[in-house]
Amino acid sequence: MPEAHYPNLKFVPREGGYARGQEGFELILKAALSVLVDQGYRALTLRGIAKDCGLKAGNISYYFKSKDDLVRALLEAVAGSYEASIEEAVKRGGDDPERKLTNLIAFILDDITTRQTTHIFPELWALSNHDPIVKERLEELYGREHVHFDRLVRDVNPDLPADERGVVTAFIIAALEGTTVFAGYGKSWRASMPQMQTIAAQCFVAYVKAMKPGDSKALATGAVAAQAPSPG
Amino acid sequence: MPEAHYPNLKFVPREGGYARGQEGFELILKAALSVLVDQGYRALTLRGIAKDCGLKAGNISYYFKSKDDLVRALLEAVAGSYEASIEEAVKRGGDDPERKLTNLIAFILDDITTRQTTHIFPELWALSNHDPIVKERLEELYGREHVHFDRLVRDVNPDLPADERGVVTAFIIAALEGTTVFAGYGKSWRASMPQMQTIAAQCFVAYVKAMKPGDSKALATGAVAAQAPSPG
DNA sequence: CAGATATTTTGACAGATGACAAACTTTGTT
DNA sequence: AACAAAGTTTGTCATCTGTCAAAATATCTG
Repeated sequence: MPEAHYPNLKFVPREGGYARGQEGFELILKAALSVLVDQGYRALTLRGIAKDCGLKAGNISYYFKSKDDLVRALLEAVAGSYEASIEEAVKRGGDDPERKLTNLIAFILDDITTRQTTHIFPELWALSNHDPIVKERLEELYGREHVHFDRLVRDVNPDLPADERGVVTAFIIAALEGTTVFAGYGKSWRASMPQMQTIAAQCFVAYVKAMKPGDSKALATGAVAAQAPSPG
Repeated sequence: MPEAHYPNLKFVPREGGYARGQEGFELILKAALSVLVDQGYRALTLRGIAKDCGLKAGNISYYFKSKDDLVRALLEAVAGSYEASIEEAVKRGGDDPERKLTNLIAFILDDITTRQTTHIFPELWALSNHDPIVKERLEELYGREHVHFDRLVRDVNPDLPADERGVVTAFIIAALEGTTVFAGYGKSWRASMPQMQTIAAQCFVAYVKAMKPGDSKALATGAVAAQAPSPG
C-alpha cells in the first residue's frame, strides 16, 4: 500500500534538454498528482502545484503550455503506470485460468483500496464527461484492461462467442471499478473489501463458467426474467 | 429517458417567505444541476448559474450564503429525488423475490444510462472525497438503497447471515454503479447496457441463491481460491 | 572556462470568482 | 392603498486564476 510521495506515475523521457528538464517535468507532475489526490480538482491550480514542488508558478507554463495540457500529461502518466501494473499482475498470473482471473480481480480490488486510486479515478471519470481528450485516454486504458480480462474469460469458457464474452468482460470490469465508491480508501465498506474480493471472484468465475451462448441476449426492457444462466 | 430541463430534483418547502421565494430557490437549483450536468464542476460558477436561470449573480447569494451551501442543497435535492424514485421502483416491485431483485437491478441500470445520472454521480463521487458533508449525504443515499436491496437479497436467500448478506448487497450495488463509467450515457459500452442488465440479474441472483453461510469469508490476500459458492 | 542553450524567477496582465452592501422592486396582508 | 417583509438588481471589493514576457540563473558542450 504505497503512500509516501506518489511514485505511481510513468514518465516518457523528453527529447532534448538538460537532465534538470526531465527532473522538473516529473517534479511538477508528481506535485500535481499529490494536489489532486489530497485536495481534489478544485484545488488543482498552477500556484498550488508550484508551491507543492518548490517551484514558481511561471515555471510550470514553461513545461506545459496550458493547464489542460498539464492535466492531460498527468493523466497520461497515471494511465501509463496503471497499465504497467496491470500488465505485471497479469504476468504474475497463476497456474490455471480460473486462478489467473481470480488473482487479477484481487489485484484490481486491492489497488482500489489505495488512497491514490480511490481519489484519482472519480476525478478522471468526472473530467472525462467534459474533456474529450481525457475521455479518449481513459477509454484506451480500460480498453487495454479489457483485452487482458477478455483473454482470461475466454480461457475459462472457450465456448462463449466473442461478442457476448466482450460484454460480460466489460460488465466485470465495470463492477470491479464500482467498488471504488463503496469499499475504496476511507469508504464505509472499506473493511469488507477482502470479502468482496472473495465474492467477486466466486460470483464472476462461476457465472462465466456456467454461461452458455445466448444467455446474455437482452429481453424486453424493465421485464428481464430472473433466471440462472441457461439450464446449467 | 427525461432530458429536457431537469425535473429530477426533490425540493423541500422553505419555511416562511413568499411564493416567489420557493420559485427562485428551485430555479437556481435547476440551473445549477443543468450547468453541472452540461459543463461539469469546473463551470459551476455563481454567474454561470445565474445566466442559466435568468437571475443575477448577487441574487444567488441571497438564497445561499456560500457556494458550498448551494452545492450541498443541490446534492440534497438530487439525492432526495433519487431516493424517491428507488422507493417507487421497489414498490412497483414484481411478484416473487427474484423478479423483484431483477427489476430493481434493471431500474438502476436504466437510470444510469441517462445523461443526468451518468454526469452527476462521478462529480459527486469526486466531491465526496474532499467534502465531508457531501460524503455523508452520499453515504446516506447509498445506505437507503442498501436497505432496499438487502431486503430483497434476504428474501431470495433467507439462510444467509445478516453480516454476509450486507457485504454481498454492498458489492452488488457497487457493481451496478460501476457501469456508469462503462455503459452510461455516451460511454463506449452504452449500447450493451440491455445485455448488462440481463447479465447482472442472472449473475447476482444466481450467486445469491447459491450462496451458503461462510462463502464470503476472506482467504489470504492475493491468493483467493477460485471456486463456485460452496458445493452448491 | 566561454558560450550557447535550457531552466527559473520575477513581475505583471486581463479576466474571473465568491461575497457583500446598498438601493430598488415586488409581494402579500391588513 | 399602505406598509412591512421578501426578493432583486447594481455595483464593488479583495482575491485568485492562467498566461506571458523579460530578466536572471543554471547546465552542459566543446
